[in-house]
Amino acid sequence: MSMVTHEERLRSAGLRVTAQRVAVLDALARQPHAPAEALHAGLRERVPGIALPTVHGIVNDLTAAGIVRRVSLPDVGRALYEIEADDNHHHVQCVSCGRVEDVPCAVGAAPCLHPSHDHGMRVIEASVTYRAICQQCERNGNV
Amino acid sequence: MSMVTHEERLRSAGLRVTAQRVAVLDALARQPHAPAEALHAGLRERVPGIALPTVHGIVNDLTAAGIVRRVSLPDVGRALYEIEADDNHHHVQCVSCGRVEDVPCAVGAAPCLHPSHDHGMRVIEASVTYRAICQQCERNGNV
DNA sequence: TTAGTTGCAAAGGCTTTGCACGCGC
DNA sequence: GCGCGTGCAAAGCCTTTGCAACTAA
Repeated sequence: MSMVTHEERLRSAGLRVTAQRVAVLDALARQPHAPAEALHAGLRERVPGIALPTVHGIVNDLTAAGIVRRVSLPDVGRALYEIEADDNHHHVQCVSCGRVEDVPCAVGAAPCLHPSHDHGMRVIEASVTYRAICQQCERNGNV
Repeated sequence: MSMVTHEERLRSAGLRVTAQRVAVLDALARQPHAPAEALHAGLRERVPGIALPTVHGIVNDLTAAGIVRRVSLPDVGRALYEIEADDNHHHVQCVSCGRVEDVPCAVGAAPCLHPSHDHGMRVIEASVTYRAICQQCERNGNV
């Protein structure tokens, strides 16, 4: 998959390489669409002393550096994070269990929709969220 | 515009008609994409005693009843509300000043994208957020 | 009358702030 | 050694909860 190590990503963004930042990136690679709390939990083995506010600080720095993307979905009251991938993908979200999966853009690398009325704004990117029911929830009758 | 009064909307949803609910709907008609706090501020003249938690309760009830839609946008740390319109529109958001405008769906009334990989989920709806720079911000050099 | 609503204080959940200490470069 | 990063307590912001008082039907 990734030819580029976490360390290289950090260096080329001008950020110092610390155990905490590398561990956050590792956790993100393992669990995409994770909230800060889940990353924190997945980290505590590797970096025992780390505190939740530190994880928030790190994901903020990484987001500002363009290494990480913050995803905010309807009815999810907290930010989810994923490693920035440059593949213009979007998200499907089960309205029942909340599971989130990636959806490659239907058209290509460019934003896959063109607004018919852009109110004079110059569009930078489009993000699409599909709200859906996953098979398990449908089978279990969780509508 | 609206042939249907707020009162009628409430009644047909099986909700009691109260001054507070009508005032919230009025405020929403005046200011679309407003957070609960702004609705509360816009209401205090008309319904002096109303408290912010009450506004939250009302928009929640109206959202559950399908009269109001909750909109959650990237980098907006709180929910915005608008009157449910059944016109399948989406949103453009200026990344600089935060202004939000409606965007009619580019393709039609149906969700305008078909996920190439739906992970076995049955898609209910698609919501699209365009991130953009508005003319004012671009002129003022607020990139 | 009475079940649905409201007022509002208090609590809850996520995130940011602040500053002393620590460590990458 | 210099500064950027981290640890973590405390604060901040938005939203929900809980319950007594109220009111639409």
